[in-house]
Amino acid sequence: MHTDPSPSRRRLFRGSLEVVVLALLADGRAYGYALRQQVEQQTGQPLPFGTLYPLLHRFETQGWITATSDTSGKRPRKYYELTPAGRASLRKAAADWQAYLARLQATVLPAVRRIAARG
Amino acid sequence: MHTDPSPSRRRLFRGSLEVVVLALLADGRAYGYALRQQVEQQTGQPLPFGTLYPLLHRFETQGWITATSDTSGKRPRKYYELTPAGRASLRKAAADWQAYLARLQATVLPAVRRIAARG
DNA sequence: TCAGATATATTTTTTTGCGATATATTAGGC
DNA sequence: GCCTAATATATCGCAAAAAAATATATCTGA
Repeated sequence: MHTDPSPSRRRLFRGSLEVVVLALLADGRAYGYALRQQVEQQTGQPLPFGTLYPLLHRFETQGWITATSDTSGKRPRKYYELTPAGRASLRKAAADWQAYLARLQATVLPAVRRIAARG
Repeated sequence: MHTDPSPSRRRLFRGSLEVVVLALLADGRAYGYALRQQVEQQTGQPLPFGTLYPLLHRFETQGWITATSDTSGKRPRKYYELTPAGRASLRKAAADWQAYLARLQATVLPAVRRIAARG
């Protein structure tokens, strides 16, 4: 499903992971396993649990999400949910992200156009 | 000049650094010290030499750039220049980058809009 | 009944980022 | 003529981060 990613793609992915996870949680609460699948689907990059769970725990420590165990279903699940502080962080992170990207477009796009002309 | 960046901004920066450096070299040859200043100016993020030089050496090993020592000037400099392979890499990296960003916009932007309405 | 998918972690290993450090030349202020 | 700040290139080693490996258990379908 996932072509083994180059180190640079991997870094690109890692650089956007926070924002992606927060954005997915803006849809409503979600549990780790499902979250992983969504991230992989939307980014096309593999997300190891050894990366996801520490990230979620860090978000929890920062007060951006809360975790609630749900054992009522067929299988025990731990739902993560954005707090108001988490929503604020998402807004801020996304704004930062947009601003940074806009800034880089100005460097990268002209350079690519410049070399596109010749071989 | 640079506000000490948060870990997430730092990761974002690292994820784009390869493309940024290649793009700057598309302007023509450049030496490390000047390159660093340009990157910092264009990204607003600090770029330690301990990060830049290993990166340049890796590009060299990969055959993306060539290094030429120039001692004719007032001060010895080592100029780095894109090879044809390096130009190809830049094209590819930039295309990848654009595609990945476009993909993420579809996840992140609606999420931000969704939470923007309420507090 | 047995394999594969679902589900949540932690532990250990590997990789990486970058702070600290080393070295030397030049420009400018006093 | 002396000292500081800036210019210039680089490496080393540690701390932090990422991911592979491992542990555990339940559920589903062939």
